[in-house]
Amino acid sequence: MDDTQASVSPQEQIASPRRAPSQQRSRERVERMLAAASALIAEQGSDAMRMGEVAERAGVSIGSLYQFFPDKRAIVWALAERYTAESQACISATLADVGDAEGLRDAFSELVDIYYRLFLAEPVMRDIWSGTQADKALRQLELADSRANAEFLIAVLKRLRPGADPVALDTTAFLVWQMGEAVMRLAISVDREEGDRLVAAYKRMALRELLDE
Amino acid sequence: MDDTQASVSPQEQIASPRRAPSQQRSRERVERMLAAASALIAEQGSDAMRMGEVAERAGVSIGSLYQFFPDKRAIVWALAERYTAESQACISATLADVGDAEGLRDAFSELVDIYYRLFLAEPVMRDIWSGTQADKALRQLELADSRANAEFLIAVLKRLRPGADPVALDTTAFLVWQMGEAVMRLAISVDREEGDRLVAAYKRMALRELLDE
DNA sequence: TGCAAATGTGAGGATTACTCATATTTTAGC
DNA sequence: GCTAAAATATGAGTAATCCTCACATTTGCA
Repeated sequence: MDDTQASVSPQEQIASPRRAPSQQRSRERVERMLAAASALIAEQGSDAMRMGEVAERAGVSIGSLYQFFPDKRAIVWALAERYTAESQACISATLADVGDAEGLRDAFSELVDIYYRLFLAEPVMRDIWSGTQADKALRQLELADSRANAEFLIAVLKRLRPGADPVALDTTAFLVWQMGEAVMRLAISVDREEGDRLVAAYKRMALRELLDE
Repeated sequence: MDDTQASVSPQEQIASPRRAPSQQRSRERVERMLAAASALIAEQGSDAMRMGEVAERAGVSIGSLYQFFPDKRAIVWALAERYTAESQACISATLADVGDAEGLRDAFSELVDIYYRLFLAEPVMRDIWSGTQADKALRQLELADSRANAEFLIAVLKRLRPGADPVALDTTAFLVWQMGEAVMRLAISVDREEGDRLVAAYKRMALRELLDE
């Protein structure tokens, strides 16, 4: 109840579906709810999304919505999880078999491009990534995801530079990763031309940090 | 009735005080409102801040609050403006008379430290910086502020490297600056020890970019 | 078939940002 | 000092919206 800001109690976290849909019927309806939410977020943003409207578009009652999602955030988070799962698979695959500096350069460059395109194309992802920045609990969850993603990069670095200080590598890779996310958010907030320049500059900067150090 | 919005751009605007307090009495009351809001934000965050509570703490009626602030965001933004004005003065002063690379290194390092300490110490600033990330209009305003701040850094770079491509300098400095803000947000979201490491790593990375290129 | 569990419903409770008709105080012109 | 206009103050009321809950219906299964 009283979320005093500094401490993040594990208790008041984000809820997963209040109840897992076990029957075919409800599984389909939950899908419709998520699809409706996704469409509404794409149109107006998650903040303007109304629970009543989600229910209406999904063709279910407001009560059914709350049967499976404890609150509004849970819907947004459920959508976000799909993107993060997909992303994580992509990141893992791209970085998995990097064996040398040149390979890292290519893989990282490709990842940045993929992410940038994804951000430009997916309004839902943009919205979610902005929205989670404000909500403390969501931010913590997203931070955990980001850390998990950065781990793939850390693994590559440790492979390429076995002698280096592990803590320093951790810090560098996590920083580079987080800055990548920040650059994406920034790039889609400015006009396309400047966004492209910023992403390119980030790529150069990040690679210098990852390869040269 | 007095919509002084003759030049409203297509994007929705944040309102300044709905009406400027012209009398001594109201000026004092507006101060009390801002102080109350600041205290409440520090305690619970701006999201949990209730307009009724602000009014009560300030010892004014809810109607008086809305006499001077058109909506909740306006109060948050009024508080944010004080910080940004202060910050800008500090940034300008620190970077104004940088004449060589060594000077830039010292000045930049000092700025980062100042900002980091400020973020650690000022719950209101932390809250505002997180909160504005979600709100489109607030984010645009903050982006404008950030650009203005980055200009000081750009000016220094142009002084130190007269021959360089101005657009590239712009991009680099703006990127470095934005990443600094992102690092601050990140650093206060993790434990202190990791935050310190991340800020130090950022400082090293940023200086390398600003000096070596 | 019958019963318990799962699912579905939507009117209504609760909260809260914000309005507005009205009352009071201050300023300014004389 | 007097008075009208402007500025300021008030708080009950409005509207929007998240979410609950008591009850209805459907499904899985012994």
